[in-house]
Amino acid sequence: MATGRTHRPATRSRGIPEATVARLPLYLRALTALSERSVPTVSSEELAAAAGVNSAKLRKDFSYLGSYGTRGVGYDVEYLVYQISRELGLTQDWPVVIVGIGNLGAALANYGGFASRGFRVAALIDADPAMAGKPVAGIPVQHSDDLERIIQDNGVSIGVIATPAGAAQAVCDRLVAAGVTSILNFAPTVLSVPDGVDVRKVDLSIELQILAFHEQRKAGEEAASDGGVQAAAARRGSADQGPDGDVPAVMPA
Amino acid sequence: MATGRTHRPATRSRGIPEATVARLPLYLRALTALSERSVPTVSSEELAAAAGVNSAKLRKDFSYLGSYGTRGVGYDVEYLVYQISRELGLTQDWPVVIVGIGNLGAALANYGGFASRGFRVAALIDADPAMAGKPVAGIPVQHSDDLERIIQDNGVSIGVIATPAGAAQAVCDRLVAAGVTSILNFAPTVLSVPDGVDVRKVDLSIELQILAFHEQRKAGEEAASDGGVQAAAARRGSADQGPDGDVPAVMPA
DNA sequence: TAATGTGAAGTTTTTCACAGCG
DNA sequence: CGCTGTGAAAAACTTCACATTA
Repeated sequence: MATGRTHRPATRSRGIPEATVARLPLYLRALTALSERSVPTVSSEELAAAAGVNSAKLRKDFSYLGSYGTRGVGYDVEYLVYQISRELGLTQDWPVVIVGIGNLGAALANYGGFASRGFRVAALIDADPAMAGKPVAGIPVQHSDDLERIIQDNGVSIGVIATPAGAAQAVCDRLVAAGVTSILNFAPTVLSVPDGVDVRKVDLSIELQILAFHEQRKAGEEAASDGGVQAAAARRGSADQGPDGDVPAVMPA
Repeated sequence: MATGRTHRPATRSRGIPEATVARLPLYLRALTALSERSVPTVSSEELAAAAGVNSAKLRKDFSYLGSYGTRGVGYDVEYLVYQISRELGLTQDWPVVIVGIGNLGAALANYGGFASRGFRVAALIDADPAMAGKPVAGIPVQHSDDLERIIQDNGVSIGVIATPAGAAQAVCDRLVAAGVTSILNFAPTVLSVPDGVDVRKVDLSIELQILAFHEQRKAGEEAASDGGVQAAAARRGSADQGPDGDVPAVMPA
């Protein structure tokens, strides 16, 4: 499988860095919380703390969007909420379909944050005929035979795959063929898609494995000699809560 | 409640870059599939394709683990499965607790991939007394009053938070105080934890917003230069997961 | 010969530190 | 003065290209 990539060494000057895009939702959430508390302005320092990043990074991120702050004061919360929403494309409505209404699919359908900001669950789709018509989160499940029609009728461009791994690629192919160009994949599989289609994956198992790696490292540090791995878990009472500050603690080797 | 630091420890762990660690589970999954098909060896090119990355990156990643390949041949599948498993700390058993047994928590408890590799659901915990004793995925739910005891009795060091956002920080604090040092957070909140505690977050809403950003960009381009997306959707390409490639990006400023 | 392993080059992301503005 | 906005430096990550070796 030769991956015939056409990577142009693009010198993008007007594009927002991907790393920044990935943080905008974080800022937006923090800003929304401030907005709800009727906080009028916020400094980069405060907002950064609320979003869990450092302030230099936040300011740099915002600099890609434009100059929306006021020196000596900070950022206008409402204005920034609007600017980021617009940048993320959340000022419009995105109909979404969820395919695979098992435990996870149902959880996603019920997830409130879904609807809250620009996203609307347009349809729930499952391959099990027994599910058809059954309402989940107030939305009747439709059979996957009608997938293409559902996509087209609702003008869906974002699909969520919550099927078993074995079905994911086939579902993905049908979604893409029907016009979906962004996919959020919860199935533990690498999806193959044409250029121009975005795939993001959410994978519980991978996240746990990454945690396990770091966990193991901690254990190894604590019990340097013998193989008592569980000792680390049992030990460690209330963890060392260092004084605050944004200084990255560098562990000596 | 101002517990302490929140940032990811950029501390490189025993020389293996964080980005590499994040890909090891991907390789491991692809290798496991090969192993099940009794494939004895695999080249970096083949394995990279299966994992959805390019081969140079894969080889570089493996070079941090050691020299486990054979020039002119490739990698021994079984051996590599073992080495990566060991590196990730999956040769031992990790008891995990899930806190918050709503739709999502139940879905996680039922998730097969959980148990499959090193992770064992040691307990399910919920704040609702009505849930107590009720079995989910064959495991009786326990009340959160007993959280500390459960953590300690089971030597749990990894906790999964699937509670509503409002409860997440409090649950997190209790988990950490009880000895948990790694947290997988599904609640849409930034958790504050002491140094030495790892937090990874899985956030549906953020992923969707990132997709919306790219989707919006595609729409803008299509309008500017006719049906480019159609052509792209028609032909099958390679898996390009994560951030999208380079798009010319001509946004009216 | 075929494919690994890796210095070096290239790119992206983060951090620093301070000029400049309200 | 306080805080933003941003060049510049540093760090992290990716890709290239090829010497090396089974």
